[in-house]
Formats: sequence, C-alpha cells, structure tokens
Amino acid sequence: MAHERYNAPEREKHWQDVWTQKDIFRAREDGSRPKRYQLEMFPYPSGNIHMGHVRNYTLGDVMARYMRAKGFNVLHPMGWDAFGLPAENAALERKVHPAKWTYENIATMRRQLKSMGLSIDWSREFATCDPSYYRHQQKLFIDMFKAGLVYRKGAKVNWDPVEHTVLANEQVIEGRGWRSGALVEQRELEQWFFRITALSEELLAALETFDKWPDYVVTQQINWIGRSEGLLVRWALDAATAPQGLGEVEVYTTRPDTLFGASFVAVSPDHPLAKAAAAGDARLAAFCEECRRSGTSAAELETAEKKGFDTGIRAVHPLDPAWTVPVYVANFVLMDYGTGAIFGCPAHDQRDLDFVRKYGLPVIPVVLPPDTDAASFAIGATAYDGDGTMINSRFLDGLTPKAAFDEVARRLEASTLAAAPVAARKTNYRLRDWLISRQRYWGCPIPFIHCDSCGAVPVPDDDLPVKLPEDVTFDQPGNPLERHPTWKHVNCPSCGAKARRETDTMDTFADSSWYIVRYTAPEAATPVDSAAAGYWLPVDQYIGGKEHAILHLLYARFFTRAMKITGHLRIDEPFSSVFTQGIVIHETYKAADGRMLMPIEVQITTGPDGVTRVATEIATGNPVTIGPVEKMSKSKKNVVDPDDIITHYGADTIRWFIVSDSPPDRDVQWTESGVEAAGRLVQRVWRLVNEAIDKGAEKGAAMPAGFGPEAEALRRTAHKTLANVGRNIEQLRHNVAVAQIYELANALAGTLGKSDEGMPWALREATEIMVQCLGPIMPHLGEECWARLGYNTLLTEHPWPTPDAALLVDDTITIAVQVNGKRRDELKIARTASRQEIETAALGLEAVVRAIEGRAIKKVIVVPQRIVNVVV
RNA sequence: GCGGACGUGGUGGAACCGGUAGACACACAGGACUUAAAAUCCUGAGAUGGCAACAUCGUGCGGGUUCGACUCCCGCCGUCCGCACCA
Repeated sequence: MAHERYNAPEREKHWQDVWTQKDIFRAREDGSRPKRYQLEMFPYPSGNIHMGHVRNYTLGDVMARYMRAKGFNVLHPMGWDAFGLPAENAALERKVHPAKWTYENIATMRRQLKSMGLSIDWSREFATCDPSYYRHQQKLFIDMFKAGLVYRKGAKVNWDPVEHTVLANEQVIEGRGWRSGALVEQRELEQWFFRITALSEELLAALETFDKWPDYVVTQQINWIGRSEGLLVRWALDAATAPQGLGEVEVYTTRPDTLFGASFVAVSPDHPLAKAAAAGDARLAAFCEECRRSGTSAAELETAEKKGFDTGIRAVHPLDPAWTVPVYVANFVLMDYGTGAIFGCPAHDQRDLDFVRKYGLPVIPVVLPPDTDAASFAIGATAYDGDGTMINSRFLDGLTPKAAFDEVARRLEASTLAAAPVAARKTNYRLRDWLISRQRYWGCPIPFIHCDSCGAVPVPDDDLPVKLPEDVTFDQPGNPLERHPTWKHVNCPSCGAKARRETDTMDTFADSSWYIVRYTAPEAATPVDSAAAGYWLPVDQYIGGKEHAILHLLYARFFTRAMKITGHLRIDEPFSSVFTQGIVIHETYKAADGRMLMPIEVQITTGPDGVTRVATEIATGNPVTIGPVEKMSKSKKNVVDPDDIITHYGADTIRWFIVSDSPPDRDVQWTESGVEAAGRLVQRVWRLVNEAIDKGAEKGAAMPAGFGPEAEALRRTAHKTLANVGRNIEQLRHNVAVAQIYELANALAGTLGKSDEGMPWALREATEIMVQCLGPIMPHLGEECWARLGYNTLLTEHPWPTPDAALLVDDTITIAVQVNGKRRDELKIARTASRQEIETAALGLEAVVRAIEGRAIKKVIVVPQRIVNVVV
C-alpha cells in the first residue's frame, strides 16, 4: 500500500496547536509526583535565534519531555535576558528606542522558538527589562545592602572622555575606546559592589560536593576564587631612610619558609609607601605615573618588562634586626591583592629572579632539591620552586619547606614589632568584589537616592520600582539618565531635602543571577514565593554554553546564598547539576576574489576521485575554496538560519540532526548532507510505521502464546533500544540514543517482509516502542505516528514504557575466543554455560586448534559471558 | 607560565567496570526498480598482501603493567579552551 509523504511543516503546526490548546506544558506544584526543574540558559534577544540556541533548547527539551514521560512533574520555562548594551547600540545606530528594539526581537525569537515545538510553559515567560521583574531585583538589592552585601567604594575605571562612559577592559583596545578611539583615562569613581568576597570560603567549600557538575567547571571556579594560605609579615623600616611617619611595611607571602632567601621588598606604585616616597622624589613620582599609564590588557601584561625603582628605603629583616634589604617600587606588584607589598626571594620565584638579575641583587638558595649536592647547587636562569630541604636558613636548616613555614609562623607570631605580633596567618583569595555599576541606560536602575546630609538612602519599598524613564534620547554621548531633565531630581526619602537619584544601572549579570528563582512564581508580589520556590528549587539540570562556566554560574551561586541570608530563600545552591554544551561549527567558503560565502550560496559536489569535495558558487558557477571548520559567525558567513531549515524540512529534522553524531558537550559540525539524512529519516519512519501498521496486529491485540525466532529477535532489539535510549538521554548522550533508534528502525525494516509466528504482534510492539523512543527528539512526528497507530491520546502525555527485563538478556550469547590475546574465532553458547563448558567448546573450535599449532596449553582464561583466552 | 580537555577509518563518532575496535550516520562503490531521472530499497567496504580461505598491521608517538590495553601507569608530541605579573 502506498502512503503519502509526511508533510512536516503542516503537521508540526497542527500538533503545536493541539499542545497549546490543551495547555499541557503548564507546570503546577503537585506533591504527589517527583518534581523536575529543567532549565536552559535564557537567551539574549539579539534578533533571531541561531543554531547555538537550537542545540541548547533541543538538548533541554529532549530531557524535559523524557522526564515528563518518566512520570516527573516538569517545570521547563523560558524568558529573556533583555537588558544590555546591544539595545543601546541599536538605539544609537538606528534611532530606535532600546525597549522597542528589544520587544520586537523578543516577538521574533518567541515565534522561532515556538516553531521548534519546545515543551515550554510559556505562561511563566518574562523579560528582565520589564519593571514587574526588575522591581523585585531592586528590592533584593536593598535587602542585600541592609545585610552588608552591597556597598560603595571608589574604584579605578576605564573612562572614555568622548563617550562620557565607563568601558569594560575588553572595550579598551590599545589604550583607546573601541567606539570613540579616544585615549582612555583611568578615573577613580564611586561605584556599587556586591560583597561576593564575604562568601569566598563557602562558595569554594561547596564546590567539593558538586558531583553532577563538569569537572572543568568546578576546577575553573576553584581557580577563580583562588584561595591561598600565607602569612602577613610586618617589616620595620630603617628609620634613617624611611619617609616621615612611616615605620613599617606589611607584606603577604605564601612562602615564609624562604624568608632567609629574601633580597628585596617591593611595593605597588599605588601603595601608601610609594606615594610617601614619591612625594619627595620627582623621578620616583614619574616612575609611578608611568606604571599607572601602562596598559592592563592581558597581552600588554605578558610582554611588559619587570621594572623597579629603588626608593633608597631599607627594610629590616623580621628574623634578623641586623639585616636590611632595599625597598623597591615595582610595576608588577598589584595593589589589590594581598597587601600590595611583597618580599622577593629570587632563588625560588622566577619573577623575583628576573627582577633581581636586572638590578644586581643577591640570590640566596634556601631550598635544596632532593638528591642534590649542597656545595654545587646554584641558581642559574631558572628559579627552583619544588620541594626539598632547607639550607642557608640558620635554625630552619634541615627542615622541609612545610615544616619551615610553620616554624617561621610560630616564631613571628610570638615576636613583636611596635607592640603587635610581627606576623599573622592569613588566607587570601583572588576573588574580587563584584563591581556592578554601569553608566548605562538599558539596565536595572540602582534603587538609591543620594542626599548631601543622609548619604546613599535606599528607595522606600512603596516607591519601587524605580522605573527607567521612557523619554530618552541617544543622540549625544554619555548616560541618558544623567542628562534627563527631571528623572534624577528627587527628594531625600529620609530628610526630605533635595537629593539626587542614582543614575547607574546594574550589570546585566545581576538580572541573570536569580531569574531561575523567579520562574517558580513569576507573578508573585514579593521577589520569591516561598512555597513555589521550596517545591521547585534547586534546578535539577541546567544546560548552557561553556562561556558561562565561571562568571554567570558563580554569580548565580552568590545570589542564591545572598537571598538566603536576606531571608528570601532557604537553599544554598541553585543548580544540582550543570551541563555545558559544545558550539555549532561549519565549514567556511571563500570565493576566488576573496569574498566569504554563506553555505546557501555554495553547492558541494564530489570530485572525479570520489573523495574530494568540490565547491562552486551557485550564482556564478565559479570555484570556491573550502576553508577551515569554525564556529558559526556572521563575520565568517558560515551561518545556517534555523528558520530556513524549519521551513524547508521541519522542526523535527533540525532537532534530530542537532543531537545526532556529536556528543552534546563537544562541538557539532553542521553539514548539509547530515540535515538531509535527518530529513530522510523523518520520511523513513513515517513509511515504516505505515507499513508496519498494514502488516501488524490491531491495537490492543492479545499477546500470542509464542514467537518465532525472527519475531523474538525483533522484540529483543526493541526492548533493548527502549532501555538504552532512556539511559542515554538521562546521561545526556543523545547522539548514542539517536544511533540506537536507527538500529531499531533498521531492524524493523529488515523484518517487515518476514512472516513468523507472532510477527504481527511483534511488529506493532516494536513500532510503538520506536515511536515512543523518538518522541522526545521528534515530538511532532511522534504524535503523528501515535495517532496513526490508533491512539486518540497524546504521545507527549503517554508514560515511558518499562522494558521487559527478560528480553534484555539473551539466552544464547556470542563470546570471543582468543589465543595469546589475539581473537581467533567466536563462540555461540548458552548464557548460563559453565566455565568448563565454555572452555571445552572453545578448545574444540577449528580456528583455535589451528592457532594453537599443537603447542602445550599453559592456561585458559574464561570470563563467562565475556571472553576466552587460551595461553600457549 | 599555570590549570583543564581532547587525539579512533575518507568524515562525524561508538565501544558499559580492562574483554570481538570501528556500532550508527555521512561520503563512496555496486546492484534492484524506472524509457530515464528523482525518490526508495538491497549489498559492500579500516589498511596491506591474496582469486579465496586467510594472514599481518592497526585507536597521535615511545615505554610499562596485564592472559588481554582505545581504556590503567610513566614520558613525549599535537590541537583546543580557560586564567594570567595573585607574591
């Protein structure tokens, strides 16, 4: 019987309408079922969805649909990370208001996401730029301020004098603003900070329990927090050389064991000691100024020379009052780490060694590497930072560095300088407080009012939200909020005097740090509905790009803890499990005249050798060079528009292809032939299902008493596929699940023409299993087949079947037989066969006898159900 | 420099806890159907030698452990990513 082709675009629309009408993806709290909060990182509404979105949301949707079928009460929401700079740039370039631009993009992208057939609860959708969202963020901000987790302080920023704005480090290119080209100034501005460092230790400690996070993410977060154990050591300054009023300098060190190898002390150009010394020394002042001016970009730092300036001041060694070392101002000492001052031990620190070689200071080795002769040990061009035995260190000699560390700490803690202990143990962190002030319009207004007498006063609850004014223009540089005629002029909520509204807005990372919580009750009058949050949180699985492995995840972790401290939440961590997906890559194409071409402008054929791929430009017929496979990007032009694929092939095809072939955590290469294969599979499944229905048993027919071998084999394949597909989806190995569904489809196709006892029943069973297995990945086709199979219920609402355990293990198995580790034959034998039976059968195999060549058998290793190895 | 990941046919990848390497898919070749094409279906295929049976080699390179290594250990090489003067 001939069957119509499956009309994907038409049927997909139909099933999406059915799902919407029945409202089946709406999530409700239900204590009778286990909950599952499945979340993918919400998109920035930049204009259109791209393949990265398709991959992200497909991976999550397959999981959400599978978990739903497994009986979980699933929350799977979607929203918009809608504040941000691109909207302001669009306003600048196209004279369109950021809100209009943003909401138009949201409308487009919502339509595109819906065309993918995602099982999203759209009733919970929100955009972070909506006052109904950010008013609660303002409330959280004020509560965090009251809890001491928000504060203001002066901070150095990159100031663009033309744009009148602060620039991120990435926006400073060779010392100039990326947009204006103006020389960037370092300005000290009062800025708002989150006190994330207050939680350094607990943010670090909890990482140890993250067994369902990628290891690399945990490692990167550990490094980012950067805990180190050290000692604060106060060095007295030689009074004869020190500036007036300065008696000491405090350094931070993780290697107090190497103190007897010290040859200098160095301070940052911004250190008070440097400033005091520069006050009386014009050349030093000029040196400090030069250090401040030099770039802070990674590239510049890498090549920057280690430079120092001898202040003439001498510092007294804390373990020997008779020993002094010079104090330098050095460009490589950072003011905002430790104390902004260090002591240098060149023998055991490469950077110190480089510095000392330049300025001719002594190098004293104090750690002797193992199995090295003390008399001949010397430091050349390379510092030694390994373990060993202390030497040249008086009372430390012979100790390990670790023991020496403790001994120095003990002695210095006990001795005093100016009536206080010389040293104290100190744990330091690389993590800095989170600067969130942005001198921008399109962000969440910071809800504070500056009053000359009361200081920074929070906006009262009743006055929230502080809404962005809509009547702003972008025709001049700077922050529109600053120059708005009325917005910032308000009265102090505390004393009533004339005051000034804060015009900074928040870093958009703040918006995305708690949206996961808001999804649990997006309409709640308070930031959090504790019943809803208590039911749904934490997120059971979070899926998104690797680029957010550090900051976004860390900030969301911080917010969760801060919301607990301020009484909004009762959990510590937002994500039980995190998964980071790879990117979508594609070949690049270059025409002879150097133009990059898009994939749709290029036709690929196979060359005369049958292997080489040949590309031609469709419009001109000219040859095209196939370039490297790279991340899809507009500049490389190697982008494929998801809309085109969905229109042409349908959503199921794009979903199937994007999870095929490559493991989800690796990059996936988009190929035209791969999409065609996915499109073919859609039609093939439809044909197979129809043919199987023609030849199969009626829906609900009684299971026959027995099955012939062909029917039995099909049943085994079907049940194994069912078990494997479920397991692989749970482990986010979608590509393997896809391969297994192919295997079942192949088995079904191979069995269709065969007649065997019980075959009609087995055909229907295998077909239903295949449809259910592909349902989470190709939900529309799944529904269509399900209806064709005679069901008037939805596949989406049908429980995931339990495989028959008896069919998952074979009675007869095939095991390999090796001779001296080389496979020589295979053996079909009962699964329950004893070692002796297996050995006898294996030794009787003709190929095995031949391979033994009459040699004496030393031993036979038999691993039942696995392998036999004959050793001769 | 520090940290992390990866390396398997022409291609993407599979291989559970150390047990038949190459599942599945792409590309390719041959065949069926067709006047023909498209679509579809079937078959083949790691490399080398051989008509074949079969043999040898084979998971980046070099060692090691083991009856047996893509898998574990040691040392290299290469690619990619993150951080980067952190005392």
